[in-house]
Amino acid sequence: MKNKIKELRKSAKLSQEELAKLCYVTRQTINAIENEKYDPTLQLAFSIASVLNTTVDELFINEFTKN
Amino acid sequence: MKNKIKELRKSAKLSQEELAKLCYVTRQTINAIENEKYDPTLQLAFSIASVLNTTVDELFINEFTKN
DNA sequence: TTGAAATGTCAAATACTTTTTACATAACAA
DNA sequence: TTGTTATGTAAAAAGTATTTGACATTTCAA
Repeated sequence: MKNKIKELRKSAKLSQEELAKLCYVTRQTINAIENEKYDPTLQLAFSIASVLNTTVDELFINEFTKN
Repeated sequence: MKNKIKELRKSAKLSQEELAKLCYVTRQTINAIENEKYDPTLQLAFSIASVLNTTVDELFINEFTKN
C-alpha cells in the first residue's frame, strides 16, 4: 500500500531511527514500510500517523476499491 | 483496539458473513475483529471502512492516539 | 415451538509483520 | 578526504493475522 511517510517524516525533520523510536519500533520496520516491503499493523499505522500529526486515512493511500 | 464495526454493520443490515464476503475475508475473521480477538491488517481495515462507508480513523478507536 | 440463520469459538496450518544482528552504501559536514 | 549519520538490505526467529473445517449456542421469524 502506498503511503506518505517518507515525505511527512522529512517535513518533520526526523530520521527513520527517530521516527522509529517515537513509534516504539525499529528503524528497519520504518524503512521497510517507507519502501513498501510490507504494510504496518493497524496499531503501528495509527502510531505513525499520530507522530506525524496526521490520520491513517491521510497517510496511507488505499488501493481498495469495490469494483 | 476498539472499533465500531458491529454497530455500523448492523446499521447497514449486513450479517457478519455478508460483510466478510464484501471484504473478501471469512466470517471468522470479521467475528474475531468485532470481538477484539485481534486487529485487522491495515488493508482489511481499509476494506471494512470502505464497505461500511466510513474511514479507518472513524471506525477504529486507537487508545494511544485518541481521535 | 420449531427450524433456519446468525453468531461464538476452537485448533491446526499458512501467511504476514516485527525484531535482532549484521553488513553495505549513501549523504554530508568538517 | 575522513569520519559520522542516515539509509538500504538480508536472514532467522518470534509474534500476529487469516483460513479452513467443525461444532455449539443464540436469535428470530413462521
